Amino acid sequence: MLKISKKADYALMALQHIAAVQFGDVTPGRVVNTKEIAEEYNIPLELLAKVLQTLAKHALIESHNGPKGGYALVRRAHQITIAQILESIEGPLGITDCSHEKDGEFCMQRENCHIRTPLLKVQDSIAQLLNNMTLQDMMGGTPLITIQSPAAQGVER
Amino acid sequence: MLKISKKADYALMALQHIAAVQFGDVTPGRVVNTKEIAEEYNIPLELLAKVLQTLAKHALIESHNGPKGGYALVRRAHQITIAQILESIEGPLGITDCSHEKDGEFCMQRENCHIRTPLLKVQDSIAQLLNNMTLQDMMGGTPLITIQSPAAQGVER
DNA sequence: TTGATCGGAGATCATTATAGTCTCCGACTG
DNA sequence: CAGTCGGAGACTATAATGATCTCCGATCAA
Repeated sequence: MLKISKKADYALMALQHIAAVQFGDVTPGRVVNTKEIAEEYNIPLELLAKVLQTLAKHALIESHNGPKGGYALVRRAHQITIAQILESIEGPLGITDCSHEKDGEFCMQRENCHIRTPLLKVQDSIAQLLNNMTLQDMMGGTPLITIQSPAAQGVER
Repeated sequence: MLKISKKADYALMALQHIAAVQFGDVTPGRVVNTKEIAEEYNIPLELLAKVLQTLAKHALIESHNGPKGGYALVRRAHQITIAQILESIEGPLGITDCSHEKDGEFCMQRENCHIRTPLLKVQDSIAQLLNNMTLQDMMGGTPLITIQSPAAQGVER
């Protein structure tokens, strides 16, 4: 339950990879093309392409056309929250259907629903969690801020 | 994104209702039948029946057959966590496919995946959140009876 | 003791979301 | 100006979800 989609998964992997290349020691500033990421992580190329296009539309990355083209981060890793990434791909966070009810539409249970308010609080807590975590926290080396763990041992690289 | 299913929604509503009836002032100890809940919250009767059957299988409620039958909580509201309810309906919490990988199955990205560890930490945080919240926290201190519509109170007792 | 009322269980169906594919186009670089 | 890149849309297959239908067994009260 509460699973995030494969596309969102791919987005996280791709951004982590781009950040690692772009701000790493080996080839700083280099743009990364779709094929490189797809091969590195065994992601279907054309699906990943869609994901990256979506991320570009949401201004998390910028695209460079032509040979030697590819994608680059617009902001630095610590300025990109996990919430922003996930919402770019999956739309706004909402654990219930009524989370984003527009004026005029109401769920059938609305009038009598006693669980809406507490559920919205749960949602807020999750939102906070995802907003306080950034791509930087996915890079390894840096422990996650909102979560205390004995040893947030680094993801290698 | 991260939406919980309608069935899980229905489960929460139903349990909240049962708890309100069972531990409320008006008819304490009374069992609640499926039809009553379905009508109160505009939930499809037979779908709700499935949900309640599932909850009974997971020993969150117990069933009483025959006329005047229905469901009753097994434990008190503060002893039932939201996590238990949601997991009864939707299965174990897992924000990624690899959250519950059994021995022998590996995702295609596994060897090279840098986001697994941080994502599992996010998952742990959410799990903590849901484990620390109980059905009692959904009761809002306000007994259902005071909100119930006159019509709904007409249900035979 | 028997019939109406309840839950138990299974199959079934429609709709939607997801995951993945295919094709064509336009932009850029060398 | 050719090859390499992203942009965009349609398209398909499969799975999950939400909902329905049918038949069964248990129970209680008239």
